[in-house]
Amino acid sequence: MTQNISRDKSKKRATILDGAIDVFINMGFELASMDKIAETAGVSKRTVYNHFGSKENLFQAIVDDFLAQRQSLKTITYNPEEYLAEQLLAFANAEIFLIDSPKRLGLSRFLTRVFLNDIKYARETVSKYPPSHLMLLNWLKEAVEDNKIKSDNLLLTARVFYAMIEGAITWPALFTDGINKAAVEPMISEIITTFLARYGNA
Amino acid sequence: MTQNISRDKSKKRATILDGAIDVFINMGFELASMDKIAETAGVSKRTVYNHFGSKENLFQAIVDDFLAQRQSLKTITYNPEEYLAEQLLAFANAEIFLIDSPKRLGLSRFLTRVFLNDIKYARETVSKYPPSHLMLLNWLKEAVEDNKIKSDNLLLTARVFYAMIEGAITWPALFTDGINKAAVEPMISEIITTFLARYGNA
DNA sequence: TGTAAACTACACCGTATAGTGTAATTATCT
DNA sequence: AGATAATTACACTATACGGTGTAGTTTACA
Repeated sequence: MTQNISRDKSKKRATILDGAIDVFINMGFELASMDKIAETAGVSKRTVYNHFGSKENLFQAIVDDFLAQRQSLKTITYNPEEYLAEQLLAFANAEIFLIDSPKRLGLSRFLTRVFLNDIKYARETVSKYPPSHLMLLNWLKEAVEDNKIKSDNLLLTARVFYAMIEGAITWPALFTDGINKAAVEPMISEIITTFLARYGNA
Repeated sequence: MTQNISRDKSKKRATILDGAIDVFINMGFELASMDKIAETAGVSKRTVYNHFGSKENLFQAIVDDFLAQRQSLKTITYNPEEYLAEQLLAFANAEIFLIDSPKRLGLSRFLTRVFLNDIKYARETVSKYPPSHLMLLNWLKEAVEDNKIKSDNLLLTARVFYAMIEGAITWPALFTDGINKAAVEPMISEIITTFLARYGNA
């Protein structure tokens, strides 16, 4: 009678994922060969296939891991004691965090590329996670009730805020060498000032 | 003595470019095969190579054409007689025009993908053309002199405006089915209101 | 230490692709 | 109509890649 003894595969799996991420980031999906991925991970190609079955599966595993991690953001809740500007800065910093390391930045670039390649896939994938504006929406609701923010269309207001953050910070970072914290500081400050000039209850 | 009579190649060239654009947009650079491009253009593969020499050259020709066309935007100049909101709307509409047809939208997506693939190439390519904020910068300068706009940092002010337009309109359009003019109208209006709430001289 | 799962090395297949060479055909200008 | 530039059809090369099969080696656990 043979027992079903199975060893821990999670370490090799992580090693493969790391190597694959590296290659995907630097070469893109199409030009990333499975041989190159195996070599970069320091693993035989056969092992890559034994773990993931196909290039598509390997890719999907990376995407799922990445988006799940992104989802686990620290929540920000309205605090009536704190300056609005301080709290809005926390929202901005949460966005910046997402592209603040070379790996996260690279993965963001890579995923953006893939999404632009297949809009339908992009929509389906993104829709599996709660919308990014949700947290700010809740925050705005409480701030309006507290008479600190004036807005008769919270969704529009939230979208204006994220438009500024993404248009001024996130997207430019993808096309340059990433975030220079000192350099973006005046821009963030200006964005928050602009936001409060429009929606702050003076 | 043979004369050097050469026929007009520009039409075939345009045909090839059209087909290539189509295939590049739908399959991306790597997966766009020269056979497929030739077939789509309704031209023999040999002719494609006779015209462009390589896939790289063909791609580069498309990029150059596209960016040169983009550059030939109608200029917008400051008009002291017209409402600021009206004039800012013209800037917004100029941005929207760039992604307003399926072909321009597709090319924008494709180019964005390529640029994300090679940041260095993106910088070099984009730097061959004058920065997109230049026109607004000149406009702002005159509006400040006319006491209609208040700003002690015109560049920052211009960047805030384009951050809102791009973050709320341009980028989202790339990930969806493009621009729905009626749907973006309230957002543009809100952006201009926000901009004037901060920088308008009440 | 024995044993089975996990891994490696490596050869191999089918297919796709960028690019070339060439002979025949078509279109254009005088 | 004649000359020739442009185009076509097509065969062909070299290479690369996703994926598989297998025999042997390493690793971890009882």
